[in-house]
Amino acid sequence: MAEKIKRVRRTAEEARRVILDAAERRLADLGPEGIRLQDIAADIGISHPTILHHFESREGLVVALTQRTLEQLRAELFGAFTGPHARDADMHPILDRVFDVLSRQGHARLIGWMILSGAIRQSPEQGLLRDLTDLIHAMRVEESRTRGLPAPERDDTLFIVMLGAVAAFGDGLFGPLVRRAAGVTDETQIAERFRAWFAELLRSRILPSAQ
Amino acid sequence: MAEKIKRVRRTAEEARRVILDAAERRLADLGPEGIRLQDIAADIGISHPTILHHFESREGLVVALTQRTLEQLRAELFGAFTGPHARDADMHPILDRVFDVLSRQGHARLIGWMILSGAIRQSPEQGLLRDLTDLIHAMRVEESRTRGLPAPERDDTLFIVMLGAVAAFGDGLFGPLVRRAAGVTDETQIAERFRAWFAELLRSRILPSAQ
DNA sequence: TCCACTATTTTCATGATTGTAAATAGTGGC
DNA sequence: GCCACTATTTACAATCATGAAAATAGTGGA
Repeated sequence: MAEKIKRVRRTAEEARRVILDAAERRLADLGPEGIRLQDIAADIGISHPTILHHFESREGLVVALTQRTLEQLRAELFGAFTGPHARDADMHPILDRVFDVLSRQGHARLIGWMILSGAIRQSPEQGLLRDLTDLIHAMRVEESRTRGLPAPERDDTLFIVMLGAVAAFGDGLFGPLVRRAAGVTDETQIAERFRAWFAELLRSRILPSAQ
Repeated sequence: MAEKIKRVRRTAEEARRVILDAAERRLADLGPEGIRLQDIAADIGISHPTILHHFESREGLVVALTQRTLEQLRAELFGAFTGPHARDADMHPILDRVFDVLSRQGHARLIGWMILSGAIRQSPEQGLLRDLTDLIHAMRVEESRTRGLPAPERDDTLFIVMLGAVAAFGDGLFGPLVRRAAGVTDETQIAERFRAWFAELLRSRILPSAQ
């Protein structure tokens, strides 16, 4: 009667990956209360002490998940800004990719949860936006020089980057609510057109002259 | 030895208010895990069954808190957009008030938590941003007519409002993280200057002509 | 093939949290 | 001043999540 239970044995690394994937999925789908050891374990067909074995404690799991998420986000953003369209004046492809990571892939929700629950304490990705600001600012300075215009202030570039960041994160988490409050019926279409509009806005701020 | 414990008796309404205040404070400060009946009760010096008496269940408390928060936010925003500066071309005072409500008063964090935990399901404040969009769009149409320019598209106005909303919410929740990632040292000063810069950006989009 | 290692499971302990029931004590109306 | 009402408390039940301990079973190397 009692079935012979075949246990799946993974490498420690693989097991950690599978567990983190499940935790991430639950967190993105169910929200803050979604991370329960037993539920996560059930999702992937293991017993919950296995999770404790790999992460010491629930807290350890959360820390690991936070670190991995931030690292992935960093890599994604870095990829977006150093990819084939990196130096295009047209920012649509880049911004589309950023928005995609943050909203469709749910990273904005994950980071939001981490901020709210205090999982993010010290500045983890210090420098990413700083480097991006420097990159864009260099483009602007060069542009203004070739056109004989006064150079833009660095803070102006900084603000553009900050706006892009808070708007992208904000859209990922609050976007659906905002669009409902605005009485938008065709959610996805408006969301897409908003991205394009916003990309054009940023472009016009960064390089007013370029077409 | 045993002190005579004097129990404070409030009206039901007052008790609900005090409890919701405490819950709100804990949620804003401690994040998702901050809402525990015993802790909330301890904060205001009552026993936790009193909370259950007034809200039926923990779930009921969360629902009540969600509704009250949304209502407050609606009132605040409505006040900001119908106050003394309502029809100024300069949006600094209005936007300052909006940002203040969302970040300093922690409403962005509250709403963020409610979105993540699924407490917000159906569109609660349907119409607020819709009305705001109509209001601003009317201004723009009038403006363009007096100057003999082509009328702006409504979607353009909608996007401006959406940008203001996601950026304001995003700043309230993700702002500190973004500024750290951008290597900003003087956090509060940059945050304030960003607001002013953003207000000016919105203004120039809404009424390009006005000084 | 045997063995050491460790990923995994089963079983159990503990503590925390929500919720219930009954007793108690302010308060307002008569 | 008495009484009904209900806000509040005390004591307790039930559930549930984290975590510990020990047993079990793959796996890779000698």
